[in-house]
Amino acid sequence: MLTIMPEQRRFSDSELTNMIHSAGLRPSIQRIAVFSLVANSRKHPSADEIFSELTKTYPSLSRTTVYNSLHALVDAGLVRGLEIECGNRHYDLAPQPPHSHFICRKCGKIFDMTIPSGISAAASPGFCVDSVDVYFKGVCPVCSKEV
Amino acid sequence: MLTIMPEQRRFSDSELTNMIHSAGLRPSIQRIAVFSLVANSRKHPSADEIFSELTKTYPSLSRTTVYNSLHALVDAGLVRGLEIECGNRHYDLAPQPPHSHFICRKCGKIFDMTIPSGISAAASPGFCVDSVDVYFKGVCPVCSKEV
DNA sequence: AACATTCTTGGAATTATTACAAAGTTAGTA
DNA sequence: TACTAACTTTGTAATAATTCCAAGAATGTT
Repeated sequence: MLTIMPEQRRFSDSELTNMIHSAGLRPSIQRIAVFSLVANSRKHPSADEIFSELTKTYPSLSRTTVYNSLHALVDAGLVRGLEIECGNRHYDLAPQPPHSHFICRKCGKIFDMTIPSGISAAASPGFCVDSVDVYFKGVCPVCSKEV
Repeated sequence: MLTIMPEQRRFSDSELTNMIHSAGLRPSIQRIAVFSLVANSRKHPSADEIFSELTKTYPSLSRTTVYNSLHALVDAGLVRGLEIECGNRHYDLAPQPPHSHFICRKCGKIFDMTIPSGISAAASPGFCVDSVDVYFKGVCPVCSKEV
């Protein structure tokens, strides 16, 4: 049965800072801000959404910095890219229990969902599996109600 | 257990033509060529790969025509877009038994794999699921052997 | 054959992303 | 504190995939 994942707790800036530092990266203002948005907004934001949101607070922020930060965080294993919407990569906190994603084709919102059992454990003959992504597409409960 | 799907049979041009026609589309030379490449090459080609391949045979073919054809075929339910590699959509024959996809991060090849049973059937409270995509990433048997 | 519809074509426009080089910042060391 | 090296940010330019658009070509129907 596919259900919504329980909401994750928020991460304080000092926690995020520690995570970035432990990963061997400098916890710059920009990186913390980007990481915080990915980790604490449950929105699975795209690079552009992150940029738009953060320029409100940091007007001098460069788009390239957002991309740089995301790449660094992904390489460090702290953030994960979602390829659910081709040509518009979204980002999610990586250190989380396994879960799948549901994208609503009406409102575009992405939900964290449970992951069907039997998927992640699957071994394979000769294949070395690094990651598994499960994407559901359809209409979310809110949009289903609309006429 | 995750294994490679058995190879699908090839489709003749007249079969493809019928499928396109039944879908209410005109079976133009270009559409048949695009559809044939998606259905019969087991390569899960991207729009650019389709364009490169087909311009050998049809030098006047336009890139836009490839995109138009793919959109028409997707809308008709004959072809499915794979979002396995963000920013580079691949295409697969749609009328096939449910299966997942494995992409090798070394050679980029995409394999059709079995899909754990019970996934697509998964109902959900308030969510209306239209499609499920399962993407595995890792290293394929051939690339695993290389030093 | 005339006409309406559908399809193809090429070029321009958009959008997401990457490349690059210069300027700024930080950590470590003397 | 001053110095140095490594790392980061920034802005601009370049790519790459895709979409938009308008004109011409092909098709099906009467």
